[in-house]
Amino acid sequence: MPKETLFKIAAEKREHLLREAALLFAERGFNQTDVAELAGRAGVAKGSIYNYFENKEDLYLYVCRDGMERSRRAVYGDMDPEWDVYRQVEHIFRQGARFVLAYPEYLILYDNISSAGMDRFSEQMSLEVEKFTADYLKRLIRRDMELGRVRNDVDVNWSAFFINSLYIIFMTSLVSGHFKIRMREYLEFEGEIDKESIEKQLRSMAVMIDRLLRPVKG
Amino acid sequence: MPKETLFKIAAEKREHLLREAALLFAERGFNQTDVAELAGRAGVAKGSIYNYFENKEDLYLYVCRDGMERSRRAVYGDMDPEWDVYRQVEHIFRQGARFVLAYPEYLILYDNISSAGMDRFSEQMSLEVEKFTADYLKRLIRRDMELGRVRNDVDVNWSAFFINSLYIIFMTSLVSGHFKIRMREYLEFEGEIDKESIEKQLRSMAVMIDRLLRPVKG
Amino acid sequence: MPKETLFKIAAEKREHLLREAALLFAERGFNQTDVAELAGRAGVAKGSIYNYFENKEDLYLYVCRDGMERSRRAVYGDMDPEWDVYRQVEHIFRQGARFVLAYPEYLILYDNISSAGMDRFSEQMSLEVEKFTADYLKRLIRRDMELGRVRNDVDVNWSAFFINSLYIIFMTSLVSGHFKIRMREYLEFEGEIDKESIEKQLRSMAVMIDRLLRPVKG
Amino acid sequence: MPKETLFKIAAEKREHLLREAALLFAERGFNQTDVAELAGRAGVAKGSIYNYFENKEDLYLYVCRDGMERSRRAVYGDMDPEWDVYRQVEHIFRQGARFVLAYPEYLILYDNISSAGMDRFSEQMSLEVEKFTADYLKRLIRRDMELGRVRNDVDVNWSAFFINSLYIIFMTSLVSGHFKIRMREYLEFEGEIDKESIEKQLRSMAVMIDRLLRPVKG
DNA sequence: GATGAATGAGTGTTCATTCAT
DNA sequence: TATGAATGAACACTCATTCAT
Repeated sequence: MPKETLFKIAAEKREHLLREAALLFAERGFNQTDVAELAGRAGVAKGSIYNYFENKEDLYLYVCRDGMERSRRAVYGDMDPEWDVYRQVEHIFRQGARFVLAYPEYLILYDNISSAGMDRFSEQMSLEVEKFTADYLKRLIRRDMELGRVRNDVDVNWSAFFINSLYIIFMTSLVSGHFKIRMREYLEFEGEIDKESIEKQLRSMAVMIDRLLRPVKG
Repeated sequence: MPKETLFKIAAEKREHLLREAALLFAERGFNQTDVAELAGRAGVAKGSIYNYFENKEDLYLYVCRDGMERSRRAVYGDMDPEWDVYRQVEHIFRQGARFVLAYPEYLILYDNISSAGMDRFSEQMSLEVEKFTADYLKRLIRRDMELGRVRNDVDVNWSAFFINSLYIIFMTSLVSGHFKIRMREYLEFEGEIDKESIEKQLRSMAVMIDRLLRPVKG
Repeated sequence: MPKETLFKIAAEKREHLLREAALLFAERGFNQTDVAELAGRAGVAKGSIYNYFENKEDLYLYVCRDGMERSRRAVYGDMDPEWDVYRQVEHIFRQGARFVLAYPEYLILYDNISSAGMDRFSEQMSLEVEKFTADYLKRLIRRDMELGRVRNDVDVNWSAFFINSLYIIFMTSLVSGHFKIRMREYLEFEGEIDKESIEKQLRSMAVMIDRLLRPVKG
Repeated sequence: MPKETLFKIAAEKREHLLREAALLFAERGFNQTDVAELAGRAGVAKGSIYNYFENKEDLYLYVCRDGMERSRRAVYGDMDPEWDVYRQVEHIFRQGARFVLAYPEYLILYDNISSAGMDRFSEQMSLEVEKFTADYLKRLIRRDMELGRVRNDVDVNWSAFFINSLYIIFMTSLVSGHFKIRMREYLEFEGEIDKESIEKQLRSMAVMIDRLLRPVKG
């Protein structure tokens, strides 16, 4: 937990620190990030970091949580709760892609919670990070199932899990070095992925979700 | 590249070293693994590690590649190439799950190639790791498309990508601290996942793959 | 180049560090000097050394340059530029001997620039170290040649070279283990050289320089 | 002291080892020379080095002594003992320069006995290395003094010391990185020293020695 | 006698954290 | 509250020497 001091400093200073921390942690990983270098980039004294946070781990957790919060705002911020699950999920994917391309560091931080030797972070963050989306998707599917927009023989939990899995793999493929190479190898293109390909993928995933949930006509 | 010395020592000694290295790297991650501790666990002198490998990075790469090789043998080892894509993919998932539960360290090492600050490893390994599966799946789908077992309006590349994505997410959910918590949260169970749940998931995924590829009767 | 921090600490602390470094480097040589031991002797933490200098090499270079500076001040500090070349050179030798007996470590550091495997130091320091004396001696000889105090058929450059060579050999004979043994063997005395012998040698060298430069009467 | 084994191996093998050792020790210095690398260059197994010598230090001492022996043979080998001191000294300088340009490694090894941290070598070698030349020069000067070729008011010991000092400084200026830079700075030439400059220097030194020893006519 | 794998003490450098100013 | 000098544990890698084959 950050110290009170963090909230007594100028908002821009805090923002700058959190941004630089996110960028550096995402670039290097937790262990390879040097607090001194971070302080330098953020334009604060090394000692000040320890006035704001208990230690490096506390800072890391706060930066991650802050990032998850930013991501959630970007993805769910202007969502219309009236939309059906298909439209809402499409919105989630589209906004997610937009956010992830603008701020890849936050998805990298998310991915990193699951990397080797990060179990102590996972124990503190995983549940709180996943709960929101899990609950949201499940409630949405259940609501639309009652409204007849979703076939009533699907497993709500598994469907939510499946949708979120697609989300994670797709978004990660946009930011992680390894997963970019992997996607290029599977989809046989070169260089950075373009808007059009992203669009095509979004449609493919929408099709899969449709096949999973959409009641069969007739 | 390992030094020649590695291949001159007793096979059991080499095997023991590689196993301990895989376990420790998977537990701690590359950077947090102490070469001295690794040597201790493997029952060799620290200096001997440097008789076998150029440096820690060289060792890590070799352990990863060795792990990918083991994984491949376990998953594709007793595959019958005559089987149709559905049966082969089911075999892959089932053998994969079995391997991953027995030797979770190798999947953790795979996952780790994509974590923050591991770009230099990714550049060296990602392509060679992904190529085999990508080629295999694409060839399989294409063959069965020609045989009329797969609908001919699907995108072969994307389908392979989709199947492998399911594989990764599912396997990772069996081993990663974070993804285990996530899966529990979505699927609402507690403790370690049991055989039955795994079975259920395998079936759910088979259904998705069926919906993706199977020609519609009529 | 030392870091700024070096110049922010207490002057006595810096002086103590530089002195101990000079003593230890002179005792052991660059490669055999352990940074940890040096830090211990200087009464600072090992890590602090790296707050002051980029690395061990940076420290070594600074200590050497600092030593050359001290030597120069001791030798040329209270020189009267009006004196003729004979008196100035005598002054240089006499002050040099005094300095070298009080602070042998700096001459040892100078000698060490030319030892095996020190080429990278030599490339950085040799010219800057030699230039001052070379210029000084040449200017002095040339001036006195114009004043008729030096015969006008001598080679100015070679004379300066010769005088400095005598200086180096003589001073080194006062401090280096090998050259002390050598001098004892040639001059047939035992134990440490005494004031009187030094005096005698200074006179012998003055005679050689006289024979080299002094215009022949007639 | 080398082990007997050294003298049981083929002469060319021994010669090759000693040559490579001289080259490598001269290039790197004693401490920075890796026994494994040396063995590799010499084409023998690392363990064999320890069949020939007690340890690295024993090897070093032997290589140095061997080098001094080679140097002595080259310089004094075809000397005519009837020549007067002027001719013999000129021969020494000329042959020395020739040897030093062909095999700079041996002079570098000699110079290195006097570098920092080499005292334990100096204690073992300095006297035996210097004694020969010191005795030779003194005997020669004394003989010629009796023959009236050398003025009888000079100090024999100091004269020998002076002549050998010139020798050391001049030869070292031909091989040491630092002393080459120093000589270039004093004598104002660029690049490697040429035959003609060497010749000129030899003459200058001969002049100094003449002025020191030659009886004044009239 | 030749070999080279095994050993482990040693060393330069890093970096999270503390604390006096 | 801000600063940055001080600290020392940690860690990758080296290398002289030994010894079983």
